[in-house]
Amino acid sequence: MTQQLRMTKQRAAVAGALDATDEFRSAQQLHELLRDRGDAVGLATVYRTLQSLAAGGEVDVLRTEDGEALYRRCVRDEHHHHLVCRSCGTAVEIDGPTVESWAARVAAAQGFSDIEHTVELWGTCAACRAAREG
Amino acid sequence: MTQQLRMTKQRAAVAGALDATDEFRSAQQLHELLRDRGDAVGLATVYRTLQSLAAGGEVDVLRTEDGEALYRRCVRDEHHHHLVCRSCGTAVEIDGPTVESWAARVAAAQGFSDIEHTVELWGTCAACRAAREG
DNA sequence: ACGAGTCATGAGAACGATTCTCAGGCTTGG
DNA sequence: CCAAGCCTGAGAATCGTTCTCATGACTCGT
Repeated sequence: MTQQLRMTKQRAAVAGALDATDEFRSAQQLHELLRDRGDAVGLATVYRTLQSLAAGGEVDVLRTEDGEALYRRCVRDEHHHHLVCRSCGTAVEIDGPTVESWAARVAAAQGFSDIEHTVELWGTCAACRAAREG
Repeated sequence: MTQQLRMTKQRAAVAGALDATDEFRSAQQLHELLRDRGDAVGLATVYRTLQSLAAGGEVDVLRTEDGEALYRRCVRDEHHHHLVCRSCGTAVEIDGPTVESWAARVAAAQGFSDIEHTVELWGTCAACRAAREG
């Protein structure tokens, strides 16, 4: 069912870069990171890989306030949300308080179907705050 | 304090277009809509106007799954969330169940500050569903 | 190991949304 | 009515992301 994906060194490199951090990273950041690391991978490939990983639920994706996509390999498989640092991307996986049932209920009441929800918290982590305030 | 904004016919047109609908609309959609209506306004101006309206809290903004910005003039002034139709943009304003306090609590527990949250529900409205299923 | 058939890669072009530039137009305070 | 300055609009410029296509790398059957 799951289409066969060849394991190439590029895919391994991207996956490795993701595994190496807890922070949400953009495709371009990962691209640079891999280049600096010596495992240069084409930008297009980074995008493609992230896309397939996301499609397979292997990585979580979210959008910055200005629309940029950020990726992160999460520990949990089950659905969850995040508390993300706006400046460094550090993220903590959190539970949404009964968001699911609430979402379903509200949606049904309005006649909507195929419901999905987005719940993310953005903030400044302690480290970044300290760095900023000096 | 709030810098003086001149009331020009373009600004009025954009605001008017927003007032005329309940649906979330992209800058480009509004631009076309105004052109068709006869109140042609430059695309750049539409973007600028939406930007200032959003900054002033006069309109709500949210991002499509693929990063496009959608705008809507909401009825409520207080903070609220939305149940939005993926295909037509129709939206219903809804209350988030104690999201605020939950967000603050979780954030504090993790040492984060300057918290903001994003809570949106996406679905297919009854009309669009009917149209799709025939 | 050899070759065919495929999927993957990468450089650069193409895209779509949004922002910037700048010369000329409109508003507003006085 | 005038001056000073915000506004506007067309087009160029950005930026993130996707597409194109020639070339490279896997896999499998033999």
